[in-house]
Amino acid sequence: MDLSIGEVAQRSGLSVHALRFYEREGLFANPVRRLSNGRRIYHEEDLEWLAICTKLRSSGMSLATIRQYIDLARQGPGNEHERLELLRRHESDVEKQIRDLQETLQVMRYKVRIYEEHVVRGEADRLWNPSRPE
Amino acid sequence: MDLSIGEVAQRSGLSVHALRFYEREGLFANPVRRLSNGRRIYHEEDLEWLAICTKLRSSGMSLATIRQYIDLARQGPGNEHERLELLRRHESDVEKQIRDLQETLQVMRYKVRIYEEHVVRGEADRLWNPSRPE
DNA sequence: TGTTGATCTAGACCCGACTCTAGGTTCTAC
DNA sequence: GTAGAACCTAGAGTCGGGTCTAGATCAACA
Repeated sequence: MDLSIGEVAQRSGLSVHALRFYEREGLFANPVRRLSNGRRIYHEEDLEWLAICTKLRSSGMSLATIRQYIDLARQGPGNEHERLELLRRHESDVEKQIRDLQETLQVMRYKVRIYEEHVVRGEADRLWNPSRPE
Repeated sequence: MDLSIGEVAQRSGLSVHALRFYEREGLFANPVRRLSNGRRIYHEEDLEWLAICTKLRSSGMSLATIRQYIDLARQGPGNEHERLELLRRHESDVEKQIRDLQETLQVMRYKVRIYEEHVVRGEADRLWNPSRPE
């Protein structure tokens, strides 16, 4: 039932270094407990939380903001509004990222199409060269 | 017709520091020319390129990869395939980012909905608290 | 019993992408 | 002719997010 740091590293995809670092930074919901010999023990919930954490990180939430969230959750009931607000802010943040990426994608596809046409016509030199913009 | 570094900074949204840094890093398609007094002069094309550059950056392309692209373009005709490949790689990279973000969004919306239901029912303490996962 | 491997701590180091500083020159306006 | 803004170079500093090292302890197996 108990998991060692090595097992958690394997299953979460984070390095053992990163797990210790996250702990120092206060990113664990439950303070990580120790065996009598000083070794850390983790549980399934920690893995679940790390999975969410990783999603938040990879969607651009900073460790500082994750810590804010954790701090709110640790304080217990009474700040649900703040927690929701924080999540909603990130939600709209992610929506904006998606819109921006989609726009970039449009531009890139357009450029690539032009490139391809040039290549086909053997006008290779004029391929999207920043000094000779289309 | 000529633009000073300050004007380019204003219009590109990059700092003058960043512009000099980009130049050192070889990120300009055309080597930046100088006035006799040593001051840099830029042109509209540079702004166009910087706009694209900024899009590439903000969609996660590293400066190193942008430099690769520039290097290919500088070498002139003969490497169109490589240029296209580089662009296509980034294209699929961006597509993956979008998919990942969309997935994160799904998860977040689900969590937020659960939160909201709990708040409505006054069961505040159980709001997405990592130690009591839903 | 002794070596290998996992863990521990504290703290140094790294990387990308800037950002800023110091010290100097040049341009513009009054 | 002088103040102040804009520019120059070289190089140091910053920040986020880890990563790595040294030196010690501990566990497991042959």
